[in-house]
Amino acid sequence: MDMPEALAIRAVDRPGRLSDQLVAALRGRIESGELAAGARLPTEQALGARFGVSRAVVREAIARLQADGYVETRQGAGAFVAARPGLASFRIGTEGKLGAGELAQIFELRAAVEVAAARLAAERRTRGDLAAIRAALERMARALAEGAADGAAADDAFHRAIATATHNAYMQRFVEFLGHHFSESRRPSWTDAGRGAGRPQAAQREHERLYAAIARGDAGAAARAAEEHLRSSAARLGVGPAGRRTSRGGGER
Amino acid sequence: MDMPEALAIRAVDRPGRLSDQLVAALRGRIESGELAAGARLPTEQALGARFGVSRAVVREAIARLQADGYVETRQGAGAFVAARPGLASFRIGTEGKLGAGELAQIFELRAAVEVAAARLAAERRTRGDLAAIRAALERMARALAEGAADGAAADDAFHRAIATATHNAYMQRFVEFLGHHFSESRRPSWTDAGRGAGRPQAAQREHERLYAAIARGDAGAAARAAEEHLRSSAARLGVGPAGRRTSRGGGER
DNA sequence: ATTGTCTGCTTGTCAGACAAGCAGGTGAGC
DNA sequence: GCTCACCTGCTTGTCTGACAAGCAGACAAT
Repeated sequence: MDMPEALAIRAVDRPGRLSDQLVAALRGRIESGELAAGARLPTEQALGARFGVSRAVVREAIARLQADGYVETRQGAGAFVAARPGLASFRIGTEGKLGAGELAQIFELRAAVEVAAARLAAERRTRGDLAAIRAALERMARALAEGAADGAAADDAFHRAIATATHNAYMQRFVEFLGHHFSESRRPSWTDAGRGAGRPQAAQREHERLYAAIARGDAGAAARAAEEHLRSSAARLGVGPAGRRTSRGGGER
Repeated sequence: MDMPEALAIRAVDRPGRLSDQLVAALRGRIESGELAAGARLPTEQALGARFGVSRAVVREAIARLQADGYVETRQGAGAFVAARPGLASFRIGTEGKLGAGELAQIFELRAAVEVAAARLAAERRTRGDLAAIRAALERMARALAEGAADGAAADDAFHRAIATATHNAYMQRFVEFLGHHFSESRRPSWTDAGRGAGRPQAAQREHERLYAAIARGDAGAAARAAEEHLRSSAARLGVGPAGRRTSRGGGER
């Protein structure tokens, strides 16, 4: 493994939980290939000595790496790097804030899922689903009119309601997951400056088109409306034209 | 919190790591709403006493829940249920094997992302990307001809190569993530029975159509080919038609 | 009423110990 | 010489006790 003493993490170097730093250090060594797949990690005692922490801290760090599928432990044998490290969970933004480039890529992923969700919602929505979507839409309109500050939350709720209407629990959870990591980025649209520029109003018009398509069960139109909304949102947030999606609206299917 | 002594987990009840069971128990109480968002968890000592385990086990469990965004801890104050529990990471199949219904839902999500990936790959692929995709395609053809057993791996590699060609790291990682959790489910196609039925051969033809569309930069055709391939794959695996899993086949669609 | 201090409690970390289980070596038996 | 059961050392899993760091409410002084 070869970890110089100089790289030892110490509480004085960076404030924060020691196990967090150890997790980052070990994950970095795995992702960089320094610790190859299948390789055996040093013993907990050795790791503790190497990084200057107690075995309890090492165990906590290894437990988290295990939960994310980076390592597998076998009692009596040791801890080993997984065959395909890190594929047990999907995360974004493990290291602090997201850069503009990363945001654009994540937005692209989000667009792919939400366009599909809009299509499925149009095909499967029940009356109850429609009512929930409509409620979120009206809540956002109210926030827009009254200048309430929870516009971002209402926006989130609208997208979540559509995801719920797909009746696909995993798609719903993934939309929530991505939306959660976007909530900070979407906040600027709801500042006074953003409202003055008419950003939320434009988003609201797009939301209404999307709702109408879902309400009348027009899957193609829903997909096109969702794609248009997400492209416009990306532009408003300045995360770039997420790829040259020349998107002739609704070519597929 | 109210946890009856009868629900205490004990090593004799279920083999396996104690912290795993405690994680499952606490996550269940959070997802069921028994532990509401913002609520404070019992102290580590209290949890240890309640479940009959030591504080070290409790700490390991809480550390993992914290990593997944279910709880947040503040030194000196306590551990609290997060405002939006579980949104720090996206996982599938936390509890043992996946049922057919779950598989169908995941396949739907996978289709949404891979269709978008095919479109982006057609627009952005470099010569190197194309060569990698072609190599995976030929490797799978070889596995098909020679009856090699690693057909599933070659299949995976093909889809991964397309994801790489999107030049979107998150989309690539998500495709890998979903593919990983599907690798067991895809294995049946490569049994002798599956091969006799011509399943991999059909998949290979669809792969070649998809490759051709990406090679000539036809985004629309690539999307259509990917969608067709995924729909056929779902049918071959018996997880589709992904949608309307409600027993009685409603008329719509 | 406000402010500063204090005290108890909780999490974070450390240290030592034992149980459970694995892996390679050892030696008996053939 | 080969096989196989056993044994010994090592590693992870768990327990116990202790102290440091930090929070929150109580309390006292102004």
